[in-house]
Amino acid sequence: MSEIQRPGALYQQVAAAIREAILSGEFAPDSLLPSEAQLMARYGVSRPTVRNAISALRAEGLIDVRHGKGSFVRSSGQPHLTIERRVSRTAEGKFVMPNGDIWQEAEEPTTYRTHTTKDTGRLLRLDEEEALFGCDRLLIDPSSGTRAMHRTLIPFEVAEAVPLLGEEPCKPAAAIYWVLTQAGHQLAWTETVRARMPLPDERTALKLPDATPVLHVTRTAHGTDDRPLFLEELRFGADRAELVYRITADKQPTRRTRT
Amino acid sequence: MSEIQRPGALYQQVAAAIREAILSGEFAPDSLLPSEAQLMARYGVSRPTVRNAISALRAEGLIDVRHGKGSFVRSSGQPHLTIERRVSRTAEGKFVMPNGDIWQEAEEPTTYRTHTTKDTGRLLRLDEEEALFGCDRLLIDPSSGTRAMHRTLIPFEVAEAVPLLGEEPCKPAAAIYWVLTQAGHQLAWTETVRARMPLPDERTALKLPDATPVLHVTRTAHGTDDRPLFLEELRFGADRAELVYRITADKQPTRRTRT
DNA sequence: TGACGTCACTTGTCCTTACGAGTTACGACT
DNA sequence: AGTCGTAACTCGTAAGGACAAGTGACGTCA
Repeated sequence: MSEIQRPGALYQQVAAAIREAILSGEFAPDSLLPSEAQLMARYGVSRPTVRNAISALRAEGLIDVRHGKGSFVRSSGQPHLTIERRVSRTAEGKFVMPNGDIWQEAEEPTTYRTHTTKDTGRLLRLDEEEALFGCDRLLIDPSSGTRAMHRTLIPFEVAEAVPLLGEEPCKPAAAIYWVLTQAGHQLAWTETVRARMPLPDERTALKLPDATPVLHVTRTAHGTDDRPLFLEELRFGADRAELVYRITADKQPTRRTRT
Repeated sequence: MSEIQRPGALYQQVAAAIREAILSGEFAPDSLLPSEAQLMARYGVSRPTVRNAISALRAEGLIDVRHGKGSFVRSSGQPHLTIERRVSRTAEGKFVMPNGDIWQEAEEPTTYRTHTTKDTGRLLRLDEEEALFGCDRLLIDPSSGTRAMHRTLIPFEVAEAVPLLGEEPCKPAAAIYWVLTQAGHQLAWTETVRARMPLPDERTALKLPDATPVLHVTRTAHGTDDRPLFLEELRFGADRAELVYRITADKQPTRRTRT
């Protein structure tokens, strides 16, 4: 029966009241919220209004609703999995990835041929409609249950110029780095990080809950002449994992070419 | 009048039909979608059903709805602003940030004192409830209109141990790096990247559209003994900006302490 | 005891109706 | 010609009703 009439629309007042109750600790994380019927009585509003308020809190990622059970306060736990983006080399010069061993393949990799899009073309510094080898993987970290979509793209011209690369875009990235090094390239990498809401296929493939963005990391490997040779993409739900980078200071403030 | 009856709920079928029409190009980016009344007629459903479908597409970030005007296909343009996360030093050893000059302060910085939370405590490797100096800024990049929330946190014990640091958490990060270097520290940085849906205050402060996640970057500066000295946070809408990192290979695969 | 059906609870879907509020264009009045 | 009001469109909010579907507990029956 707590009366409400502060700002804006009714359902926003209800949403604000519930939000405060959650943040103030009246409703603990993982606990069950009052049912829609109870909220109707508590705030003296109709069911559509209550559902509208709940839907707003859902979009904020504050609560999870389960059909037949009720609404639960989402436990705002930090991501469990830490993905370190680093490239290391052993004494023999082989490449080692910090997270190379945690992932398992959930299904068979898919290889295919495509063309550069506006997006990948920009990052590879190629025109549109350039031919590419591609390989898609669906990865799982069994210990945390985190799922991720992985993709590698190799331009035709690079694959042709580098002997061992062949038509095998599904090799692990470390192996591809090695082959490129053997071909005389000294590698450096550029990584671009973006976040957005998942597309429907990503929502299902990654088993994402409501209001969960995807982190989209794109790494390009540059060769000796600073030209991009190879593109690697990783997409995963931002609720499960976070990215970590180690940075050291550049000696001189180099100016890179503008993208 | 296009009949629909494939999968699941009616409103999902309607949403899927509109989604396809958008992705197939029938509705171009920035163009006006049919009004709710027209969609009701087109699919033979009631207004709540149409609105439910539209609300789903809105949550996916596919469309923008403007009161009194209609629904518009969101132009899926890539982020305009590229934020390079790098630390460079001039010949004299001063620190230079790649994006140090693009930001302007939208309002007066706020200084305050707080304590470590579970989150910042973990990153600074301090217990909870340790005292901190803090400074919050609201930044704007005038050329792109991008807004960002910036925060610096300095533990009391660090501020006391380093003479010039004083109670001035609002100095630019580069200046703080410099003071720490003068105090004998050799700095390295760790950056953590996360994404999540904005809180209500972030939505308004950053002027975020619907279904726009925030990218949340946290940088800690480590001193000579590898202990975190200083924390810097940047939050911004993922629709406007992207992060870029430059990576070079480590010589030996160093094992860092676990967080 | 075990299996299963029922019931009472939950949220999900869908409809109808009504009015409020922002936007735009047109036309009448000054 | 310029101003302003109104009308007709848009989406936003709120209420009511009805039934479907998932969940869990309880009780009955074999």
